Amino acid sequence: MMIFKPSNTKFYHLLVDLPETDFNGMEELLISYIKSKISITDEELATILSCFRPMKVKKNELLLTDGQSSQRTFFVVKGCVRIFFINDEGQDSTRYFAFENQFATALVSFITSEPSEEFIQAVEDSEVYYITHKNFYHLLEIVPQWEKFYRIYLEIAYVTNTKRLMSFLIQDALEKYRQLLDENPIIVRRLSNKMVASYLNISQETLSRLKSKL
Amino acid sequence: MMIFKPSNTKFYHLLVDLPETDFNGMEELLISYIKSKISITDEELATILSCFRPMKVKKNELLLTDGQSSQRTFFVVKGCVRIFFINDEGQDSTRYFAFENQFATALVSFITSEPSEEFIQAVEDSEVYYITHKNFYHLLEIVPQWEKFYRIYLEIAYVTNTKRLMSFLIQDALEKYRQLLDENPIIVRRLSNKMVASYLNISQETLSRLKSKL
DNA sequence: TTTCTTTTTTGACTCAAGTCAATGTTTTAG
DNA sequence: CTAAAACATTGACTTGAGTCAAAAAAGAAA
Repeated sequence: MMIFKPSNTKFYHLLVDLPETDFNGMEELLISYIKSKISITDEELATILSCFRPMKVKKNELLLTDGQSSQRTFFVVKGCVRIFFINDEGQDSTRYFAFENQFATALVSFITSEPSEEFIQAVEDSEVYYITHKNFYHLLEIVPQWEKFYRIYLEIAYVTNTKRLMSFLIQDALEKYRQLLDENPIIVRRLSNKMVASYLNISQETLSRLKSKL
Repeated sequence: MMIFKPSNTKFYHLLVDLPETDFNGMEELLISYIKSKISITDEELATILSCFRPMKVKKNELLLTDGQSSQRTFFVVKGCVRIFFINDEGQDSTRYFAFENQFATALVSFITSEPSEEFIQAVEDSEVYYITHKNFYHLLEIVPQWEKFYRIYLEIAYVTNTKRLMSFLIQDALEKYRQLLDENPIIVRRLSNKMVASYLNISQETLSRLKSKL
């Protein structure tokens, strides 16, 4: 078994060199997220953390544009990012919003290494951690529990997406909106109508009419 | 490396007791499928195979009905099974067809252990192998490579479903049909109009009209 | 504050695809 | 082989949600 003594240089470095960046507690959020999914030793945790880098993004900034292959997975510490794609007529559909304490990846491209049809964009000024595709897959090889972490991540992503698929197949606009209010009200409370419409895959006008009906 | 000679008793048993059941080559198909995804030792393979059981199903027979929790994963050796669900008006939407050499699972329920909203049904007289949920998760613990096998399975399932989700969001009926002809013509060639319509989530009448246009 | 931009709302009109219904056609079971 | 059931096609009509357009409201910038 490999012996790995983590140096915490990186984190102190951050605190010293980037004092204006309030990343205090950032690692803690990521650490507790990881620990909630798998049990790992301190050295494994250190190996994992050493692969993540902090990053700040302004509202509307793109973290991934289409055509690029998805090379990073993001963990949102503050703010919100969305994963979306654009159809032939130029309208966008949002597949997923990641708020604080959630991961966001253009998973299809991340998995297949093909150019992404999806974009990732900050919906608010945000603070995220990212890990590169290369490091992510490297971790799969050197940290056995990371395979399990990724498996659990995939399970959650699969369930989320499949439920979403089913919702689109059997619900009309009003039903989708009601379910969103019921299951994910933060999206309605915190984001613009435009974002909500994009998430429900209906026009803004239709959403506006739905709201006046309730 | 340990030498492990798996007993073929189970399989010979089948051949002797169920001579009318032509399961020849069944194991081979499953074995080569597994080997195409992961590299494993003979003893690990034997452990895995010992968890699978063969089974025959007649056309239209249900392998899983809704409300049950999904307790089995199926591997199709011959025939075809579909995974579908039913909306409030009683219409069904097919999420996936598994033909020969493919796995079929009501994955959401399999993952969450909640009652399934999905049904699994034989579309043709079929021969399948199945593994129970319990054995499947047991394998995750005792065969390290099985974790990888499952991860790869999840990756493929995720990509398939997400592409399908995107297709429903941006394509109209004609585009969906054309893409199906292009990417999955076996579904059109081999299955009834009704099944195809259910897969595209359009009415049979609409499908019929589309066909006369091409 | 005031201006400028972006978002939201509302109305009038359109259209893709659904429903209902009638008629053929194929499959299945006895 | 025949009857019954299931499936496929076609026509007439309906409808949920989109588009276009214009006005009102809300945010952002200066």
